[in-house]
Order: sequence, then C-alpha cells, then structure tokens
Amino acid sequence: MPELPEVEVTRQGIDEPLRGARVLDVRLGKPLRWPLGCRRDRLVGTTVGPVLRRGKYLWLPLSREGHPAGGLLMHLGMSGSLALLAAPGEPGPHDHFDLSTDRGALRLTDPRRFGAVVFSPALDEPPASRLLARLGPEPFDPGLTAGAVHKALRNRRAPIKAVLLAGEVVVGAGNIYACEALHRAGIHPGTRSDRLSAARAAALLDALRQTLARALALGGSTLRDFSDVHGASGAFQAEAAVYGRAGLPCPRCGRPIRRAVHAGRSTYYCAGCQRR
DNA sequence: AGTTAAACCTGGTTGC
DNA sequence: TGCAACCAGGTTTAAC
Repeated sequence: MPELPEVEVTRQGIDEPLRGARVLDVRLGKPLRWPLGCRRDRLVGTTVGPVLRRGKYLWLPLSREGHPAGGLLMHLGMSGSLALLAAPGEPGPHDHFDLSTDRGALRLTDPRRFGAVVFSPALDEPPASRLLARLGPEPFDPGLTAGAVHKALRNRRAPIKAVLLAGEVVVGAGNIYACEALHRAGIHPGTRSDRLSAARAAALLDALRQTLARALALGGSTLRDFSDVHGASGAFQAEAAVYGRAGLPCPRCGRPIRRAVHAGRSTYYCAGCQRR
C-alpha cells in the first residue's frame, strides 16, 4: 500500500504530536520483516525528535538528555499503517509494534508483516544506512532536474515501469503511482528507459511530481488497509485513471485499459494514449 | 545488466 | 457452501 504519498501523510500526522514526546514503553507483537535490533531499555527514557521521511521509510530520531541516541527506521511494507492513540489499549491481532509515550502511543498495524521497525544508532550508520543506500533522489528535491533524470535513464535498458519501481533513478513511486504517472505522461510502461527522449523524461518527472502531489493532497490511496494516523482513508484511488481498471475505458481516450506485467507486478495502461 | 521467481505474511476475491 | 487458486500498496535475495 504505502507509497511515498501515504508515508508522507503518515509522517505529517505524527511529526508534531510526537516531537518532544518521552518514550515510556515499547511492545512488540509478531515478528516483522526485520528484528528491532535493540533492547527495550535503549528506547525507554528517550525523547522523540523531528520525524523525517526518506523514500518510503520514516526515521524517528531519539535523544537522551539532549544527546543523540539513535532512532527508529520504520517501513509500512504492503499493508502497514501507523496510528496515534491516547493510550495503547489491548492490541489487536495485527498490531505488532507500540511505542508508548507521554503524549500517546504510536502503533503499527500490519496484517502482512512486510513492514519493519529497526533501531539504528544513526541515519547514516548501519543498519539504516544500508537500507537506504540504494535509494535514488527524492522526487520533490528541487535539485533533481529533468536533465539528471534523462541522464540516469540513458543507462537503463529495462522498461520504464520497472525502472520507476526500482526507485534508483527517483524514489517514491510504487505500483499505483508508477502506473498513474506514466499514463499522465503519455508514456507506454514497456518503453525501454534508454529510448526516452529528454523531452519525454522531463514530461515523466513532471507527471510523477503532479501525481504524487495530487495523491498527497487527497491523503494518499486506500485500497484496503491504509489509513492516516487518525484512521482516515485516502481518496486518490477514486481518481486513478488506469490503476486497477483493466477493461474499463481510459478517462482520456475511452479505449479499454490493459493489464500487463513488468518486474513481476501488474501494470495498467492505455494503449491509445501511452506510446513507446 | 536483465528479468524472473521466490521469499517474507494475511486475507479478500474469484471460480469451479 | 466449500475449497483451491490467485491476487494485493514492497523489498530483498538468489538464480538463470
């Protein structure tokens, strides 16, 4: 579920409420993708700092008596969401991590458990640095230019859809937004990345930014599991032009949306208005 | 360098 | 109604 917009919506929801919160307790449920990697007493008594996002990861920096004390790198996987609760209360069967603080509890609910919460001594040290090492530039980094994207794409022979998903040229697009951005840009998902002109690479970066920004404004997409930290669903899925719409008419040209597979993932596109 | 599959999990939907 | 097959927002690793 959670692609960049959903993770950013989550970040915005927890940043202010948790900034300065004192960690009182930690509860772990069933195992997530990776072990937490630290003892409970490494977290209890720390204070949460400003929450950052890198790609689809969240970073909760911790300090103890004013000194940096590592942090928690969190990922929502396919089905994860975070909630802010006044008190943790009795955990449900899919609640696998609680961080209780003096300002309420942060709870990770993740039925499929592809998500993760990993302690790291710093963002630029392992294990965090290792997990973030392959991430490409942020799509909204003003320093990311169309020229840089075009240059990066020239080195890739894989289909543009697969390259977007890989997140090495630019991070943030998952299956929904990769499909939607390609449709918005009029680019066929099977186009070899190194065959995209500079103009089309520019159009793609533009379309990706517009798609992600629109999703962010709508609170992300909720297909099944995702909700923001207050339990509200996203609304972007109702605006999707192609994702999940195989057989339905393209909103732009009316031709039926097709489904294909790239990098093992369903790709939805319109053969009428997306060209190689 | 690429694609592909498998792995990690649960649950909803589809089809016989 | 039951049950098997298949699908799902992600990522990593291994194999061809």
